Amino acid sequence: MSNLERENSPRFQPLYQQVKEHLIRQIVDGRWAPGAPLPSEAQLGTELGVSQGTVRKALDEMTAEKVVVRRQGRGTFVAEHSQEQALFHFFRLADEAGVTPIPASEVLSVKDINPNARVVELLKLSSTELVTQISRVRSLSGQPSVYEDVLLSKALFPGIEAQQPLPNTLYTLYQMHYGFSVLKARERVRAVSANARYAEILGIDEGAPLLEVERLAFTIDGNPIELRYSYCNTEKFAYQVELT
Amino acid sequence: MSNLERENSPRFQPLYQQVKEHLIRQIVDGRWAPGAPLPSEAQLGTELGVSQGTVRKALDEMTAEKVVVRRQGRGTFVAEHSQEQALFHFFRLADEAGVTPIPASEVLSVKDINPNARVVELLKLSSTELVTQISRVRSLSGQPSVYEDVLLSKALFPGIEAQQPLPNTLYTLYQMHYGFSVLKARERVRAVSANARYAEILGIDEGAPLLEVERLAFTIDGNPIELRYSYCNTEKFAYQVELT
DNA sequence: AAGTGGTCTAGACCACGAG
DNA sequence: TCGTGGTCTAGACCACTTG
Repeated sequence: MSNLERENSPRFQPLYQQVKEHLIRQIVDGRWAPGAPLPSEAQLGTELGVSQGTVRKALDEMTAEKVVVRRQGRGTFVAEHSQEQALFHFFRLADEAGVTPIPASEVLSVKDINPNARVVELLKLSSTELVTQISRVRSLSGQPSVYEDVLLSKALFPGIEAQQPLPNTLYTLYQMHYGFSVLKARERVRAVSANARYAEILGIDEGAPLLEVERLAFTIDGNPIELRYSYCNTEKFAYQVELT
Repeated sequence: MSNLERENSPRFQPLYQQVKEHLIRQIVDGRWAPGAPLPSEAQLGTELGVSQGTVRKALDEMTAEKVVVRRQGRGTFVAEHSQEQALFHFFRLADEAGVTPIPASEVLSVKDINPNARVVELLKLSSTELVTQISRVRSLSGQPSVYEDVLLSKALFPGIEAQQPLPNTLYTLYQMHYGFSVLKARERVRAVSANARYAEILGIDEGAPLLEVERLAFTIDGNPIELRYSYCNTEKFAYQVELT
C-alpha cells in the first residue's frame, strides 16, 4: 500500500506524478542541496511505498525538466548550475558557425530603484517594493557587445549589492546564496534603435539597430524571480534558437 | 527472438532505439501517411518480436519529438501539420499578452534564382542548382508586419510556382504535395535596419529597426529543406520563445 | 463490448563507476 | 565486487473512444 494519497473513486493524478511532485517539493524545501545525490530508485520506492518503475518514471520526467541529473553507475543528483550549463542554456548568442563565445562581464552599477508597472506585473511584486538593478556590459571576443539591466526583488535578494565581485553567471549566485534555481525562462525579442547611452557603451552609432531581449526567469516551482533586459549588437553574433 | 538486428558482443544500440529508427524509416518511406494510424503497440510488438513495453518506449520518444501523436482509446497517428499546429509551433511573434495573432499572407512574387554561397551551404545544394524564391508580406491585425523570402531547392519542390494560391502555412503544402514533414528548425535572429524596399512594404521609415529571422527548417530525417528570411516590424509584436 | 493507449508492478539482466 | 541507473520483459488493471 502506498504512503502517498491514493484516491480511488475519481483518480485525480497518476501515482508517478504524485511521486514527482513530492520529490520536487522536498528539493525545494532543501532536503537535498543542489549537487547532492538522491536516494536510489529502490530506496525511494520503499520509502514512498511504490514500485521502482514508478519512481523511475517520475525521475525520468524530472530529468527531462532538468530538475535532476542522472548518471549511470553513480546516482541521481539535484541539478546544479555550472558556469557552462547556465551559459550554454540561457546565453543564446552565437557566431556564424553556431558557436557560443564566452562573454566577459563588467558591472557598471548596482542600485535600488522604484520599479515601473511592467516590472511590478511580471515579477509579481507589491507596488511598494524596491527593486535592485544590476547594470553591466558584456564583451564577446573582447568587443563590448551587450548592455544588460538585471532586475531583482530586493526582498528576495537582500544584500546582493554587497556581493563583490558579481560572478559572470548570476544564476550560480542565485542558487548558492539565495537557494533559487532558474530552470525556465521566457524571452521576448525585438529590434530597437540604440540610444546615445547604449551607443557609447557599445561603440556603435546612435540609432543603430540593437536586439532587445526581455527575459523573465522562473524558479523550479514556477515563480518569476528575475527580469532582465539585454541590448545586443548583432553585427557579428546572432540570437540562435532551436525549434523542435 | 527479435526480428531486428540484435548485436550481443558490443551492444551498439538499445532495442527501443532500433524500434524507433525502424518506425521512423517506415514513416519516411510512406508506409503510413500523415494522419494515418499505426498498428497498436501489441501488434507492433508482435511484428517486430519485442515486448509491448519496448514499443511503448520507442513511441514515447517519437511522441516527444512530435513524429507521432497518441490518443488514448483511439491509437497512435503519424503527426500531421494542421494550420494551427504549424503556426503555433513555428510562428513566434506574439503581442504583449503572449498571444500569437493569425497572420494573413500576400504573395509578392515566385521566381527562380541562383543561390548565393550561404544558401548553397545551408541547404546543402550543388552549386549549379536553381532555387525557387517565394516573396510575401504577412499582416498581423491588418497591418503589414513581416516581409519574407522563402528559399527552396527547385529540384525538391518542382512546380511549386504553379501552386496557386499558395497556402498561408507552407508546411502543410510541403507535407501534402511533396511528402516533407518539417519537425525541427534552427533560427538565427538579429537586428537590422530597414532598406527602402522593406520600409515601403511595411509602411515604416527607411533605417527603422527590423528583426531579421533566418530560419533553416529540417525534415523528419534531419535534412535541411527550406531556408527562410523574415523581416519583422517588432513595434507591436515580439519574437517570443520559452527556454527550458 | 471490444480495442486502444495509460498506469503500475515485479523481476531479470546489462553497463557503468568506484572502491 | 558492489551499488547505481539503463534496458527489457510479462502481465494486470484503468480510462477513454467507438460501435
